[in-house]
Amino acid sequence: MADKLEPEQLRTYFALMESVSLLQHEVERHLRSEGDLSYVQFQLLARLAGAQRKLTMTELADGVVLSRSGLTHQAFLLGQAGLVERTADPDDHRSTLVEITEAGLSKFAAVLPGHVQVAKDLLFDQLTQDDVKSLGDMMTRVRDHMRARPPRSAATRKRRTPKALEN
Amino acid sequence: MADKLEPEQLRTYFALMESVSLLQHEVERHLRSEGDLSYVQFQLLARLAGAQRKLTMTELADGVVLSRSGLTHQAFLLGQAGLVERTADPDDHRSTLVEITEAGLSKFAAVLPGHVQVAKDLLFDQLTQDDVKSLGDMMTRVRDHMRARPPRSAATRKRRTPKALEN
DNA sequence: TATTGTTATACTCTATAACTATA
DNA sequence: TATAGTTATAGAGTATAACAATA
Repeated sequence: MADKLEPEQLRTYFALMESVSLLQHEVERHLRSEGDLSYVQFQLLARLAGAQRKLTMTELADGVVLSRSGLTHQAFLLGQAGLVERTADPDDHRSTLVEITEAGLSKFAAVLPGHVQVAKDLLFDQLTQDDVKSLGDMMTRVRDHMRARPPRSAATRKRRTPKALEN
Repeated sequence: MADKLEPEQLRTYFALMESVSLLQHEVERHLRSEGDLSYVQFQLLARLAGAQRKLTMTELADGVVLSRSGLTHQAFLLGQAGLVERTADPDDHRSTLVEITEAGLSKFAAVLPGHVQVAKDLLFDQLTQDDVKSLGDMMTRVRDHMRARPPRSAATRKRRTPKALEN
């Protein structure tokens, strides 16, 4: 459990990180020029568009791995642009609920095809259908594993003694 | 060539981006706390450690997809920390050659195991040996494809008419 | 007493444009 | 005239800590 990575793993790791880094740069360039959005902002819209309910600030912050204050800032910017709306939570008055607006959905729908085209040109054109399937399976597994840990918002709070570190 | 992504591709794309994003955050946290390095700085050291020769500033900037001025800044910081050294290129006096120092190599060697351990815990523990192999093959293919494009340093210069876009 | 979210603030990162020096 | 690199500068992004309101 504490040994080195095999050379094969090291090769894979660096290829993965480098590929995604390059892809991210291109995607960011596209989003900025096409929709005047940062990647984080796109991610926030994507999450809100996909969610079937309003999300709290903390949920949203954890979703994109951002500090709560960082999210406050981004939510302000998105609100200013008319893409999201923040309202008080009627059930828990401490919470703020975030909802994507019609304009936000339009914006998201407007940039998604081009975004997806970038991913297609850079990533999927190099992959077979089987590759895509197995890559999706792998990354879903990996993501779920990573998500099964204390979220970021818990770290900046006073840490309560975790019962089990790995659960 | 200009159609939509299949749902399977969309699922794969988001799982990939989210996984790597989570991984990057953890890796950055480790590097910062363990070695007082940013991820970019780690990447620079990794490139220099792996290169069998000194690299020019432009080569290094392209390698990590950073503007030339951005690299100047990072190279200054790394130089200040004694991890790299910049010297004039005797062959082309316009160029600056960057070399990793002994201290830089030590630092890199010091953080690599922990870095790799993070990758192991978050990524590789979820993958079979076959997964790793095929992920590596995919990402190598993807990276090489992405690298076969005009580098970032060319974009901020006056664009010369490219003879062949893909070469 | 713990949690949600915001504010104030400071810092890091990165890029654009202007500039110098060299080819 | 084009390229390598640096500088000056400005903008965006993020986090920490302190705070207010609510549970």
